[in-house]
Order: sequence, then C-alpha cells, then structure tokens
Amino acid sequence: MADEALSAGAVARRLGVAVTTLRTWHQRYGLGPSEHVPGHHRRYTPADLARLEIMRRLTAEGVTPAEAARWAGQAPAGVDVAGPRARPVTARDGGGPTIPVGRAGPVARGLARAAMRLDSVAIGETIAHALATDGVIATWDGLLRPVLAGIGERHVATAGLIEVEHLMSRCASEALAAAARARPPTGPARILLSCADEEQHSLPLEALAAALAEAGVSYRMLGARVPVTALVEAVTRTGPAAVVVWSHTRATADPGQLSALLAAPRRPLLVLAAGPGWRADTLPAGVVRPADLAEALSLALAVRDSLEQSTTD
Amino acid sequence: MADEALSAGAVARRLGVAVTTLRTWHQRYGLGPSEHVPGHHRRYTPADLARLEIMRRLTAEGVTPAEAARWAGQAPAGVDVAGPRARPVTARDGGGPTIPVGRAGPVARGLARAAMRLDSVAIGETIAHALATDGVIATWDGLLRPVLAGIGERHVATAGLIEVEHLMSRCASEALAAAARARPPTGPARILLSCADEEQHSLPLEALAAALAEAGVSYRMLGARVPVTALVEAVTRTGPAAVVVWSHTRATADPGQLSALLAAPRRPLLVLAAGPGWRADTLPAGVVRPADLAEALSLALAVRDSLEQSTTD
DNA sequence: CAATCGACGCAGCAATCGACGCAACTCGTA
DNA sequence: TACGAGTTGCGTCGATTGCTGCGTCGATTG
Repeated sequence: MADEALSAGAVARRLGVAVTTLRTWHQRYGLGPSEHVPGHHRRYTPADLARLEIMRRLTAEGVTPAEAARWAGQAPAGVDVAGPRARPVTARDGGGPTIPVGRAGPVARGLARAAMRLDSVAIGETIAHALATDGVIATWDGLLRPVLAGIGERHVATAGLIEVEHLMSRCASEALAAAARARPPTGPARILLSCADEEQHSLPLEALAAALAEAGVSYRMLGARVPVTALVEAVTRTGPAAVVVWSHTRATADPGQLSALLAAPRRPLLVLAAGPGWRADTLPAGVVRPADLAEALSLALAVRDSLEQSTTD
Repeated sequence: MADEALSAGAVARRLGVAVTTLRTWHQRYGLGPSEHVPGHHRRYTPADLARLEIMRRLTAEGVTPAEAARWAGQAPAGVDVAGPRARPVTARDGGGPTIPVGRAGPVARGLARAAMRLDSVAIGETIAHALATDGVIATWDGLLRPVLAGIGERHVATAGLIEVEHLMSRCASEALAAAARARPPTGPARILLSCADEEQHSLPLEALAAALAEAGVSYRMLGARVPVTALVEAVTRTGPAAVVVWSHTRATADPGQLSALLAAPRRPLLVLAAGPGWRADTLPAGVVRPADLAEALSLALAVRDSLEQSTTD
C-alpha cells in the first residue's frame, strides 16, 4: 500500500489524461488534492486518486464532465457496490398438499395456503404486513419469490393452479403498488423501468419500483410488453439516467433491445438487464446484469441524482 | 446563490416535455427564465422551475394551456416576466399530438396529457381523485374508458403509443385496487370475476371489482388468462352465486367456456358474459350479457339481494 | 534543470437557439 | 354531418453558444 503522495504527472499518466487537464479539473470543479497550497506542487493522496478514478470512469461512460465531477466530488467512500452476500443454501423441504416454499418460513406457508384458498383478502393482508415490517427487499426475497416459485413449479408439474398463480400475482402487485404509493417519491424521475418486448411478467419490476419508492427515489414505470420502439421513444423523450429492462424468459431477451437503448439519441448512463432471461455472454458492452433485486436497487441508487440535488418541492 | 441553473434540456427532461415545447412556452406565453438574453442559452432558476411545475400541474388537471400559463405567470412573488403576452381571451382548447377524448371533459383531457408525458404520479392522482369524488361507475364511463379508447384508437392508427397505453392501464389498475381496498367488503365472496381463456385485458374486470367493493359486495377476482379448467375448478371449489367472465375480443370469447361453467358440479346461479368479445347469438341459454359496467353491477347486486332474502338468518 | 504552477487561448463537439412548419384535436358554424 | 378556424406540442434546419480537453508561455518549485 503506497500511502505516499503522487505528483501531478504521475496521476495524469495513470489516468491517461494530460497534466493540464488535472489542473483544469482542479480549478474548474474543485477536484484536486485535498490539501494544496496555491503555488506549490500538487500532491495526490490515494483518496484523491480514487476520486479522480471515478471522474475518469464516469466521463468514459459518457457523463457530462460537470456532472461527473459533482458526483465524484462527494464520494469519499464511494464504490462498494458488489459486497459479500450470503447465499441461501438450496435445501429441499416439505411436500404435502400445499405449495412447496422451501425453507421460506411459516409466513410463506401461510401465504401459500391462502393462495390455494383463493382468499385474496388474506393474501393481501399478509403481503402488506410483510412489506410494512420487513421492507420490500426482504419481502420479495423471503416471501413472494419463494411462494411464486413454488406455485410455478407446481403449475408446471400438474398443469393446474393457474388461477392461483394469477391471483397471487395480482395481490402482490396491488400490495407493492400500495406500498410504493405510501411513500411518494420526490424529485425528477431519472430511472426508467420497463419489461422487454413481449415480456408479460412485470411483477419483479414492480417489486423494484416499490423498493425504489421505499428508498425515496422516483422512477418511471412503463410496465409489461413494451416494444423496442416504444422503449426507445420513452428514453428519448424523458432522458432517464438509468434504464432497467426486465426479461423473464430467454425468448423475450433480445440483446438488440439493449443495443437500441445504447444507440438512442440520449444514451442512458446505465442500462440494467434484469431477470433470468438475459444471458451474460450475449449482452452488449456497457450493460450491467444485476444478480438479484438488492443489487439492482443498489445500482439504481448509485445513479440516483447525477444531475442536481435542488431543494425544491 | 445562483448555483442551481438548469439548462433547457434538464428542465424538459424533468417535466417530461420536449425541449422545443419549453421554447414554445417561452415565446408564446412568456413562460421562460426570468433573465434571458435573446440568442443565449436559457438558464432556469428554481423559481422558474416552480412556475413551470405549476404549468404542468394545471395542464394535467385539464386547464387550457393558455390559461394555465396565465395562472403560472403571476404565481411567484418578485421578479415578473414582461414577455410578449398579448393573447386573445378565447377559451379554445385542443391541439398537439394528444389523445382524442372528444367531449369527455377537461379532466379527461388533463389525464390524457399526463399520460402522454408518462407522468405516472399525475395519472394516479387524477384517477384517485375522480374515484373518490364521482365513484367507480362514473369514473370508468366518463374518464377511464374515453381516455383508454382514445389511446387505443390512436395506437391502432399510428402503431405507436403502446407505452402510454400500458402506463395508463397500470395506473388505472393501481387506483382501482386502492379504491377497492379502501372499502373492504364484508361477508363471504359469492361473486367470482374472471377473464376468459387467453384474455389478457383485465382492467374492466378490475373496475367492476372496485364498483362491487364500493357497493359493499365482496367478490373473488381471478384475473387475466384463466383457462377453462382453472375457472371450472375455482367455481367447484368456492361455489360462487354469480360468475362474471370478461372477454375483450372475439378471439377469446369461446362460448364453450360458459357452457362448461353451467355444467359445473356446483352450478352458479348467474353467469355473466361481459365485454365486447361475446356475441349475443352464440351464448348458451341462461347466460346474461350486460351492456355496460352499470348493468353488470346492478345484476350482481340483484344476485346478492336475492341471496340475502333466501338465506336470511 | 526538470517538473510543475497559474493564466490564457484555441479547436472540437454537443446542446441549444430562433424560425418555420406540420399534424392533430376542439369547437363553432353551415 | 362536414368543414374551417383556433390551439398546441413538437420535429426539423442552419447558425450559435458554451463546455471541455489540452497546448503554450513565463514564473516558480524541488
């Protein structure tokens, strides 16, 4: 670990920019060594270098330098997006007359039972309570996803239970929407949520929307079955900073949609390919593929306010 | 501190309108940056932005843009614009690539405008307000249906606007669900609502559900794309007094589904074939075909009343 | 003496400007 | 019922603005 100070030339060489540019960045955006006496040589600490790295990466992505600088300036402990995440051990559990929910807990089992009963009131109450108590992420990963997966499995196996699946989806959708509405986000919507073309499953996207609302981030949600042209037009019109495209199955995961997004007139800062449909090796460069809801949320949060933090509204 | 100077593009993105429209608003209504040198770039201060926000909200409520601009122009205290604002006082309306709502009223027009802007917040607020004020039936017939029909027409004609249609549907769905939840029905659910097989439009059914909830009648809602076997099974399991099957297009209106219902072990008292998909001459005997939402509601209410009479305790 | 500093200027490029026009909707009128 | 007048949002075009990266110059630092 070199905690010695780097000279301007060294930093410039490392970043791949001219020395003059470093000076410009300093006096235009205040993005320089934390301690610097005017007239003396600049000494960049590792922390300063990290800030400049952010600046360089953002500008390389196409962000306006002024924006990137504002963003890099206030990031002392910036990038730790990918953290250690405990992975639930896949364990076979339970059979029986109801829906297999794995070891998702008694609440999930109760929810599954209510679903089998087509008891929409109980379903709605259970989900709403979980949302209020544990938050969107935990409810999604620990309750909704297991139960829905269980119904799906059963549905594939027995070619029945479709009405149960639809009822669950509807109730979950309602509960998520209610949760999102309970915490109305403020500020401009810089994040666009959309399903892939032909994709009709929008529930995970609604969960993400609710999670965003929970975090106080406003967004635009287009919903299911959004054709490429419509998506591109929406991007062109609203110019979001980030776009999340959900694909549930491989059939709906056409990488061309993402390429079209990147080629749009107002290229979004970040394009997220979410859902199990996407294949990592076929994604165009510059597209990020979050592993789960939590990661998608943290990525979206990272881009949140790249433009301004005005105190209006 | 004039630190917050938004560019035209930033403001346009924030409001959801085109940059050109901002310029138009400036030169037509004098609604622009307080200090602007002709030829130079426009710099919107927070005060200017607030004025535009008012403009946006008013137009979303259905106010004529010209009038909205007059309102917004004199809103902020202090610096006032002395722009070329000599407009005629005529209260004409209409214009732009909006959605034809005919003579459905200003609220519908405002809703259509908000939809074009993909402004889900405004859409949701408008619908929720209408639901609370006028009730479900009036909101459906006087607001939602005209706007949705307008979008549909336009969508067929121009092969675009799909994202607007989806957003409207989603917001309407949310609002209807919220309204239904606000008045939780009591008692056992004796009415089953379901889409026909392969039918994916469930919004009218959700409107009926909300209307039922408003009337204090409890129901079970299965949702979209319910296969015949699933529907029959649900009927067998829950034994409803009435079943409403919605079909939006002729392709999904297979009379066999209704026959299967009538042949079910626990034959429902009343089977309603709702939606424009059904053809009166092909319906099996004993199936009623309501003309609109109000009729469907009154039929459902009649069933409830007859039940109360027969099973009175 | 090499590297850097602050100041100044310049060329490329994206965003924006003003002007014009188009398409589409409403409404009054024939 | 059809049609023209009035409105309105927005696309397009050529010119301009303003931001950005960086080279240059004389003075200073290490």
